[in-house]
Amino acid sequence: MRPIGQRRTTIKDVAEAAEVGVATVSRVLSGTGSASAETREKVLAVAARLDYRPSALGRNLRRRRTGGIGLLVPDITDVFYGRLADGVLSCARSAGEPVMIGTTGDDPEREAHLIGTLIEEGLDRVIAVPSGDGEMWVPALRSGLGVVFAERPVRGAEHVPSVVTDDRTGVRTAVEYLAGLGHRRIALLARHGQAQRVRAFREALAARAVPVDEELIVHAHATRDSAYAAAAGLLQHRSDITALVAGGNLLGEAAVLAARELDVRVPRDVSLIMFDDVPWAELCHPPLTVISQPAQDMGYRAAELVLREGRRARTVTLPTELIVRASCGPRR
Amino acid sequence: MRPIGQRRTTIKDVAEAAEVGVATVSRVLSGTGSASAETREKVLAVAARLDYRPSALGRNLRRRRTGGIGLLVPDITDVFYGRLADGVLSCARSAGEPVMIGTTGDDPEREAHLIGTLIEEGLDRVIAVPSGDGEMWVPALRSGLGVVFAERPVRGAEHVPSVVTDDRTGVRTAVEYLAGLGHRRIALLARHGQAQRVRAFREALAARAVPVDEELIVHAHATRDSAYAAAAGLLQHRSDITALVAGGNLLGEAAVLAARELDVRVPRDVSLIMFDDVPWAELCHPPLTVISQPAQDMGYRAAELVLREGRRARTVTLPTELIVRASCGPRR
DNA sequence: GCCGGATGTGGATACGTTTTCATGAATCTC
DNA sequence: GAGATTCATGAAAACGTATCCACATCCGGC
Repeated sequence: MRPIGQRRTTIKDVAEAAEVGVATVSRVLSGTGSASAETREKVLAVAARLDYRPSALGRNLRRRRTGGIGLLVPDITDVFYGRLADGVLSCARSAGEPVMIGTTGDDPEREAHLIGTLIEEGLDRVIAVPSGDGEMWVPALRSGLGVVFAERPVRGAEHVPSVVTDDRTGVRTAVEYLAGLGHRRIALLARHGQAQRVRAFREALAARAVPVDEELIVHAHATRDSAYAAAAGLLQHRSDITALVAGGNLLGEAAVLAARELDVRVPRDVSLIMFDDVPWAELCHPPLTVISQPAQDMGYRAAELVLREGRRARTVTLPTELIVRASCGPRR
Repeated sequence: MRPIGQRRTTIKDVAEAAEVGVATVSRVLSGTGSASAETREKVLAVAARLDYRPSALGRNLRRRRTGGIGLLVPDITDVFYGRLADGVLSCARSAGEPVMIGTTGDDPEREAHLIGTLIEEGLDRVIAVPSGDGEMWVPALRSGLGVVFAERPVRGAEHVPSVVTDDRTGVRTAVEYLAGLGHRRIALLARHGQAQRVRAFREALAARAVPVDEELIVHAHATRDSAYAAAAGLLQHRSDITALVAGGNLLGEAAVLAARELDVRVPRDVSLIMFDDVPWAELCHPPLTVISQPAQDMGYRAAELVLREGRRARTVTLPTELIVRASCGPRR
């Protein structure tokens, strides 16, 4: 496809033009090893004149690894993961590393397939939001792949560095806030895999001496349809609830939609708190009270972690923040 | 980092174990060339037994190109580009191609830098939402890079395949709809670079014999701050407008926010139409009437185009759709 | 029975880089 | 001043694959 004779200029061309060996050119350009000032200058001048750019292909093969980092998220359409990806890209850019991205759709099988592709490509550093129980990571981890988990911890992989939000505190803050307003029948809308938040939810209720009604803990898959079905089912079937915690912006969206559809008024009939401070939370009617999660930071920190490959495994827990708007009121 | 002795199994290992030459293994596995049924079977069996995965590194170097496609978008945080990326990823996945992503921040310089990185990595197929006037693409195009532009056409690069929305019709539909409601002082909030939409806006007004007030065409950069400043300035300074078209979801968000801040009621005081049918448009108060753009399709089609490298350059124009909700009313 | 073509096969080469190693020169040490 | 140490340098060897080419074999046709 490339015009004939338009061959890329290689290190060999530079070496010949500068009348030195290829090894010298490589050393000068990569900054490793020693070279006399005179030689260095000559090589740099020639390289600039020929507009030489070292080919990552050759380098990668030689080093037996591709530079750059792999990024696996469930759904790039979800603003939360969009921000997370943005954080990763931001850090990767300042480190000069390219990023290869893939979406898992929260499907462990698809995720396993993507891991295979990444390994095939020679990627050896990956940031992933693991789906399922994360068991498909075991062989990859054993083979020496540098992995950092984001958003969700993986049980039994505590030796793998992770960046997560402080779910426990976040959920407790939400529950305490609602309980403080007098609510006792509080429901939780959770995504499959948010076991941590469910556990924290139970604990927070128990701490307030509110009996846990298991029927008020509803699970959904990470799709709009599933989320809507769960929210609608809950609001329809249990009209006695007075408050609702949505474990993510997709679930919150579904809750708002379902409430509107069923003519359940927020916050008069039911108070609503959502995880994720997405832009539309403020535009919504009423503006949504949220538990904000630092998605972008999460991505940035994960990228930092995966790039410092020498360090010890460390789990970073980022704080959440309650942002009060207008979707919660006193118990009716 | 990889455990010692844990060397990857290479094509050579397979060849030895199957008692054939490496060339034969390569032929069998890549499906090219001829091989006897017996040999083929043996090779496949051995490859499976050894869990052999061909290294993309070696292949890429040999082929002098990296498989996979590069994707350059202004801001992955913007739902529109999130969807576009999702479309690209979807098509790329079914073609088995990895995707390397980068965000330009709408900065031509940053974009040029990213192009350089992509070329260095050996990528030879790129989908890009070009920023600025797209002049930094000239050398890349000349060097034989397979480029497809998405969302925005580049003037003077009509020979480059592109996938865009039918801006002209979209804008006209919006203006006609508003004019039909009796509005004559219609403002346009546009991002820098949306010259096409601005032109279409002027034409649509002219077609309705509405004089064009240049002051009602306001430009903003692709950031929340800039969008808000533009929207607030417009609403504050020109309280005589009765309708507003926002050229993107960021601008629409800013318009809603600014209107709320300035106590301008929608649609009573001013009618609002936004480009992009994002999920929150329905959750907003009032629900926003929008010109929907098929962002995901756009990404998918762009990926298709960039993968069929034999074809002629072709510009695909995708239709828009007016979705009427509740943010427009008759002229007050 | 000989020849032309098709078919299967493996050795060898090239892709562009980094890194090791040997060599020679220069500088230092006592 | 001789030996030891540092330094600059380039030739050569990988890295793992795809492909060119030569060779051998087989087959059908005359």
